[in-house]
Amino acid sequence: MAFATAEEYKDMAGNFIHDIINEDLATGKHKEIVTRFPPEPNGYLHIGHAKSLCLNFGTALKYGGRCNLRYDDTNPTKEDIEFVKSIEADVNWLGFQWDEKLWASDYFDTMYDAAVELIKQGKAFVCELTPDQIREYRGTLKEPGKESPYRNRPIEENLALFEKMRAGEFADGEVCLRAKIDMASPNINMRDPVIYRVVHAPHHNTGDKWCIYPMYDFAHPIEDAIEGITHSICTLEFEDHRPLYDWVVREVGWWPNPPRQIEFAPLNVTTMLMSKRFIRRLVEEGLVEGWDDPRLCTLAAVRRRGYTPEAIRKFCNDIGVSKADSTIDIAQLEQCVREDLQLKVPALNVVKNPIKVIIDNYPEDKIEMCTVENNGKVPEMGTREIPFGRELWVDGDDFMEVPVKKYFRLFPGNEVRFKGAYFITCNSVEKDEDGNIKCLHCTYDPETHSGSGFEGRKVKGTIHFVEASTAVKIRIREYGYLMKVNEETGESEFDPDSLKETWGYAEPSVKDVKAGERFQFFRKGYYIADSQLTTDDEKVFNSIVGLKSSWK
RNA sequence: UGGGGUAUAGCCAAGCGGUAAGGCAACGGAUUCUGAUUCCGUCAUUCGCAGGUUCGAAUCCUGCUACCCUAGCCA
Repeated sequence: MAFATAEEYKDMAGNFIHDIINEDLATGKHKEIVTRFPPEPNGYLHIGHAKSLCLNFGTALKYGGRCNLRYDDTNPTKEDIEFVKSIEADVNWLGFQWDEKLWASDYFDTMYDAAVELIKQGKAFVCELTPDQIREYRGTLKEPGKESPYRNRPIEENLALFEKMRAGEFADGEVCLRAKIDMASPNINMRDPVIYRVVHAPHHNTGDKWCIYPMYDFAHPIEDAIEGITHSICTLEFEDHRPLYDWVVREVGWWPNPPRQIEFAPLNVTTMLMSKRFIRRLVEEGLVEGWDDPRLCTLAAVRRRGYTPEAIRKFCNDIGVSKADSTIDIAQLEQCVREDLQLKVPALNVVKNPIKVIIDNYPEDKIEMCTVENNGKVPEMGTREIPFGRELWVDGDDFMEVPVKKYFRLFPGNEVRFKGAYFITCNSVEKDEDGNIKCLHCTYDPETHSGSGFEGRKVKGTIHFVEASTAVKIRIREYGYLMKVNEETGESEFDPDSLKETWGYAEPSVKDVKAGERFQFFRKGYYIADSQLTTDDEKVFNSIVGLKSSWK
C-alpha cells in the first residue's frame, strides 16, 4: 500500500488552516500538531470525506504531527459497527495511516465525570421538560427562549437525579441533562443545550453499561481535549457550535491548552450525490448494488470505478481549502484521474453504442491478428494482438451519417484508419424498416495495413474497433451522474434514469483483465476497473464504468 | 443579520496597502496510427455594489446587496 507522504502536503500555500497552525507554532502555543478524523460509523466514506481526510492527515503529515482515527460513536441507535471495517479500509486505501484508533465511547467515564463536574459548579441541571416542551422553551431564531422550571434546582438534587439517570430509573426522553448557559442567547446552541440524554439501547462497545449518552456538542470537545488534539478541523455547519465547544472545555476546566475548532467548506462536486442519507436510501431500496456500486461516490464505489488514491489526493490538494460555499466541476476530478491513470494502465478497444461495420471486400471466414500497443505512451507495456475480420463493431460516436464540420471519423464517402489495421472507406448505410442503422458497408485497402509503411495517401481520422465474432459483450455503467437539474425549480434532484445501464463490446483480451485491475478504453476519459467476468454464457463483463466527458 | 458565515473569470482559488498567482474548463495553433497525450498561445484594466481614506485599495473605513448555516434528547 502506497501511503501519502509529507512531501505531498509540504507546499499548500493559501490554506488558511495552515496559516493558523503556523502562527500557533510561531507563538509557541503548540509544539506538535495533532488532528483527528472523526467519522460516525453510520455509513461508507465518500469523496466528500476524502477532503476532510486529506486535510486532517495531510496537515499532520505536513507538520510531522499526529492524526487519530476516532469513531464518534455517541449515539447507539444510529450507528452500526458493520461500517467500521469499510471506513478503515477506505482510509488506508486513500493512503493514510492513523496514529491511534480510538472510540469516543472509550471516554464515557470521563464524560460522565465532566458532566458531574459541571453540575457541581452549578453549570448543568437535570431537566424534566419533554422534548416538545424543550423546543417551545427554546424560543425561535428571533425571539429569546425562556428558562426551564427545573433550571435552578439545587446542586445536590441535580447530582442525585443525574445518578438516577445513569442508574436507568428514567425512560428515554423523560429527563435529560442540560448545560446552564443563557436562554436569551442569540445563538440557539447556547440556550441551555441538552448534553446528556437517556437512551436505553445497547452500545457496540460499552454494551449495557450505559443508558445515558452524551450529545455531540458535549462529547466532541472532550474527545478532542483528552487526545490532545490541537486543531479540530470540521465543516462549516459547526461554526455556530464553536462557542459551545469552547464553553465545554473551558467550564469543565481540566485542559489548560484546549483544542481549537476550525471550520472549512465541505466538498460539493457537480453531478455527485454527497448526501449520506440519500446514498443510504438508494442502497436500502435496492436501486443500486450496494454501498460500493460504481455509480455512487463512496470511496468504495469510485475505487471500483477505477479512481486511484493518488488522483483523489491530487484533486483534494488542487481544489484548496476555504470557507466559501463551492461546487467543484466534476471535470476537475476526472482530469486528476486521467492524468494519474494515463501512464499506469493499458488501453483496450471497447465500443459503446456499437454500430456494425461490414467490410464487403474482406473474405467471409478470415480473421487476422493485428498488433497494437498496450499503451502508446508507455512502450514498456508491450503490445498485444487483436482480431480483425469482415464484421466489426465501431463506437457509435465514431460515425455520423451527416458529418458536422471538422468531423474526421467515419461517414459515408470518408476513409479513416482502423487503428492497428487498415484504411477503411464507408460506402453506404444499411437501415431497417424503422430507419435505424443496421450496418455500415465499407471496403478496406489491403495495401494500407499498419506497419506496412504505406505512404500513398493520408487519412485524418483514426478510430478503434472490435471484431464482431470474438467480441465480449460488456455492461456499461456511466457513473455518478445521479443528479439532474429540474427545469421548473432549477434545483438539482435525483435522476432515476441515471442508473440505467447500456451495453457495448470489447476485444477478447478484456477477459484477461483481473478483478480490480484498471484499464482504459479508447477516447478521452473512459477508464474501467472492477473487471469481474461473470460466469454466464454471454460472457458479460461486469461493472464497466467510465469517466464521462463530452466531445462533439 | 436574531445570530453566525461567505462574496476575486464558466468552476475552484492565491492575494493580507505597491498596481490581479495557479489549477480545471474553454478557445486558437503544432505534432499524433486514440479528436487522447504532449507542445506552444489566448482567456479579470478589475476583485458583489456604492461611497470614503490614501501618492497608491481586491486588501483599510462606512453603508448596502446576494447567497449559505442555524430553532434534533442527530453528528
